[in-house]
Amino acid sequence: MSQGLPDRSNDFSAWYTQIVNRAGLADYGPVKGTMVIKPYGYQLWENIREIFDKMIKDTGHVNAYFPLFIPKSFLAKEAEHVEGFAKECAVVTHTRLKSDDLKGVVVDPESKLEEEIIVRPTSETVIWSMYKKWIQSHRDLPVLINQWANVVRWEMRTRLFLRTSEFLWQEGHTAHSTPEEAEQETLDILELYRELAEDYLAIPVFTGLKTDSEKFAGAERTYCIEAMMGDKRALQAGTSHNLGQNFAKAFDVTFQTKDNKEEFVWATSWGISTRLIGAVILTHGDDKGLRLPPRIAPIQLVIIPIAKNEEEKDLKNYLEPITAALKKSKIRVYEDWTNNSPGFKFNEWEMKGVPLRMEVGPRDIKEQKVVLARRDEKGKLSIPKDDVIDNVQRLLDNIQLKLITQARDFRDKNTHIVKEYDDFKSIISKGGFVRCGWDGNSETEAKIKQDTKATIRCIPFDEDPKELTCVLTGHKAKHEVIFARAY
RNA sequence: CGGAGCGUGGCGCAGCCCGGUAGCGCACCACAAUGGGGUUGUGGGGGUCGCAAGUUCAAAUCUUGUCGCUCCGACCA
Repeated sequence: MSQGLPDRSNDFSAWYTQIVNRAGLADYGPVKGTMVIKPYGYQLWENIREIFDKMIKDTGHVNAYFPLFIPKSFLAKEAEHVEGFAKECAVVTHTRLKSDDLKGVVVDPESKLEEEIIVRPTSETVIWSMYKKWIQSHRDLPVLINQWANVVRWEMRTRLFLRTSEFLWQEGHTAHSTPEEAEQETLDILELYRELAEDYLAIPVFTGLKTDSEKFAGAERTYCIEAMMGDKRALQAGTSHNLGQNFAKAFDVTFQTKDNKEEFVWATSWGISTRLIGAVILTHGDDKGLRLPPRIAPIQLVIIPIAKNEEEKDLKNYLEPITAALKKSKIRVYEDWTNNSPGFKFNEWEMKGVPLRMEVGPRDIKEQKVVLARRDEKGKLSIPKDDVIDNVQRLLDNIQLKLITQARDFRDKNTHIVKEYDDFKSIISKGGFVRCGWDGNSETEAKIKQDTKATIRCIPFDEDPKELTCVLTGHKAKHEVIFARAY
């Protein structure tokens, strides 16, 4: 399409790769599958992080940091947990190199470790080894800790933001004295995730429970938020796990109750990652590039000055109070004085997804006006310069609202209620979500996955399976579920 | 690890079949003009054609080997 971007409706994945690159978000690092997050992409992450960090602090959580390295033996303590992560761990076996005449540098065999070290794929095990020391009494509970960190999962096939060997995330790890409290925590966090996705990222999500085959390795129950991307595939955007007493038992973490009994503590863990940035791109992007929701956009308003060399000084004077006022109103604003043509800049900033653009040139100075253009709509608006702040604020709010509305309409239009397996197959092959009955049998689930590549994204909270039959077997449905092909 | 394809300035590619001076677009540097939807002009820098061996007067091009990458399957926030 324009700017030589690949046609989005034809080759969604080529389009995605180009956008990530050309909008200046990220690139692959030298080690295969690793990601470099460039400044513009990182600012996006910082904005998301700041919003969620405030949410969890407001709900009584605190931040801490645990080590990157985990003794290999820790991973084996929880049976399902090893099972889930063993195949994708980076392992440290030696502690130094030495120079070699032929090969330059080699691993020094003398430095081999007694016990190998795992680079964390997730931190449950280190954290619970510490909780054992910290928790003795019900008075020590709950423990509500979050950490912002990187984790490593040695993925075979990677894609920027969606799946890389190393990624940034937050992981919360809480300990409670009752199962009810742990369950409540799990659900409360899921609600924060929903709020983050919908109210800030403008991504509508389904909330619900994962099936046993899709749940986190070591969890009793996994809840998730699931979103539909622009190509109608599903993306898991966040998960919240009720770990029951699994990790407490594995790491022998007990506490004394009020009536002096000893009990294992109840645990949760939950996480969202830089994958959310991928979700934003895949949800809101269009033929011209990225579209960023104003509430997380690193730049909310870009100003394009239009002036000949000799007019530059006048223009700077004209703009100075306007920009100052915008900054004072906490609007993230940037003046682009680079030496490109205006048309080039328009396209450039549209690609980068900036929600609002202001054009200012000699014409506007004469009329004491500015021109505003929305990223999500055609047309331009000429307004008096004294009305800039009001208009900018109003338009940003409006764009935020429009993005979520558009995304929700798209998702709803492509979510189908289905009874027959033939309909199921035809919809899945064209792309989209299917709501249908499921007999609760994991073999049924596996069969459908094999047939169609679709998986159960979640058992939605608002399910109503009473009248339903299983889409594959025709047996009485145990649950109403949402099926889709996923990233 | 199975199936397909690709390695030529920073990026994207042509040249290879039929051996003979390494080319194009973009990007980059300099100067000038231009500036309200990817703006021109002029000049300039940068590549032992993935690597190795072979055939030949001569190899980006032919032969053999080797290494690397991408895409599709099994794994996955």
